[in-house]
Amino acid sequence: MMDQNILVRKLEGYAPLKERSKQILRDLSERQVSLVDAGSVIIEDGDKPDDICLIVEGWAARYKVSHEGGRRIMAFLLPGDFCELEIAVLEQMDHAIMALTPCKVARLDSEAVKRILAEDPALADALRWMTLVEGAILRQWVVNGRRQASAAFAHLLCELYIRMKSIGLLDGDRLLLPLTQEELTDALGLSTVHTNRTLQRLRERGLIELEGGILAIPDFAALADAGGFDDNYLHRRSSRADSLSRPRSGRWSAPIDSLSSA
Amino acid sequence: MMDQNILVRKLEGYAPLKERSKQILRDLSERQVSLVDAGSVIIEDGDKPDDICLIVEGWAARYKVSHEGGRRIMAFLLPGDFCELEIAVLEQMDHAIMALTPCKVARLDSEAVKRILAEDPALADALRWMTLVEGAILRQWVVNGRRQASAAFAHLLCELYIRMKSIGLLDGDRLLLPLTQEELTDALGLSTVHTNRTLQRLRERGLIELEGGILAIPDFAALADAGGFDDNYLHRRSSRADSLSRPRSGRWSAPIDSLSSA
DNA sequence: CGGTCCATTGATCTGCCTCAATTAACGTGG
DNA sequence: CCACGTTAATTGAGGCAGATCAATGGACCG
Repeated sequence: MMDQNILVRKLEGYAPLKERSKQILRDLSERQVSLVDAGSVIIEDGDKPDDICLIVEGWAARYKVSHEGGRRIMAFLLPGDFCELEIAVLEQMDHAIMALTPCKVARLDSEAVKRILAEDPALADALRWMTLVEGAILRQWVVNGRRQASAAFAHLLCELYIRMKSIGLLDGDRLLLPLTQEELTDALGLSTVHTNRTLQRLRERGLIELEGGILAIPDFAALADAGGFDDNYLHRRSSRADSLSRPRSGRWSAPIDSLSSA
Repeated sequence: MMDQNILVRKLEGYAPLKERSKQILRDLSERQVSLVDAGSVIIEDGDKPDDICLIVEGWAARYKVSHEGGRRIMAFLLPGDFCELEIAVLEQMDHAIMALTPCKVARLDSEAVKRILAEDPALADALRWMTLVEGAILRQWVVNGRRQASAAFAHLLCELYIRMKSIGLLDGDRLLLPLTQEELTDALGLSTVHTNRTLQRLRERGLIELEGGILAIPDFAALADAGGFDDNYLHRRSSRADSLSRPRSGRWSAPIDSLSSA
């Protein structure tokens, strides 16, 4: 059921695609793939990249170095996410993107993408959907910014769980969470100390298990409740069909070590 | 130099438009205009509006009612801003929009807009630019969320100042800021008490004057410095040309009471 | 004149930060 | 095989920014 190609998988979270559209996506995203080291900057702040970067494998983050000097993460990029789909319109990036793990990155020709958007309206809609969902996630982060640390943390984990789920990177109730507490700290806007303590409290409450980069969520409904999480803002096709309150167990396509090779 | 039509004015912040494009925008945005009371909800959370709302006059806000019950404002909409340009792609709104002042709202036919986007690439780019800038503002709000109250406050005022400036609604160093402290509170994620105290400190420091809904910024550079504000994320055409550190005095088209009739 | 909305102030409390160590895991070179 | 450096997680203690609770004052209005 799940396609091999990550971009196809991601976009089918919006609507089923015609075989022809899928083929276009495969052609587009499977050439020009490069490997990027963990910690290296994929796009610098102020740059104007020529082509469009797609994360094929691994985790990356949008961030800014704030006035006070700290790094502030504004978004996590998972496989299937674009770095800057529409950067062509702007003169320069207003933030940077860094690989948090080793990443496979595909560079798409921006002219080719433009052509496709004009020729395949269904695909154009699907890509627009991706952009809109990104905006929705951002709005949710704004809301999250001023919540209790534990709620914000729980919410973030719920978001990542659902996003990983919709690209088929869940293994039962577990997923690879290759983030250090410092990276979580920069995303949550806390101090490392408090991130650590909050994490421990979530653990003690039995809401999560996190060890060796593997996050398990034994009771998603409970975590969602703790984080005030409602997945409607992710605008998934299956939002209504799925009963989020009772996540099905069992394997979800890719096994947990699907990333470990990256 | 500044066009009468607010949408034209707004979009020319990206690039000059052909007369033909301007005419299209005028035709599109000057019919179907309605008046909305302050405090009334323009679009409900969960709705799927049929046509596209454009704020022609007045202030509005995107907000969510968070899990804890508080209203969280995620964006201020100024004249020339759309409520939901691309909502057609999604099934429903994931947040609501409320008029903060009496507003003039134009409803654009979404089919007509779609047609225009296909036919006038320059216009399509300009509209895409608007959407991208909105995303950039959102990212900046995420960054701002975890700053000292005074810095976040100063930054917000800088943002509003520049945005008002680029649609020609500045009067020298003054602008209409028709927000109650409670609304600022919901945008900054503080308590009303602390918003008030922070505001007072900004006043004492001589960074702003705010009275009767009129905000004056005697020394923009100083306020920008206090807020760690850099306008590059607003991606204005004139970003480089303007010397932000020394805002020119004198009238900027619309007089200060241009809104008072709304 | 009372009601409502908004700004303001005082006092107390707390979630989170900061500073400062300690421990564990891992790799690397001698 | 061990000493050492590095990076990440963890713990303790004290301090502060901002929350909360509770009033008060002013402006506007019917």
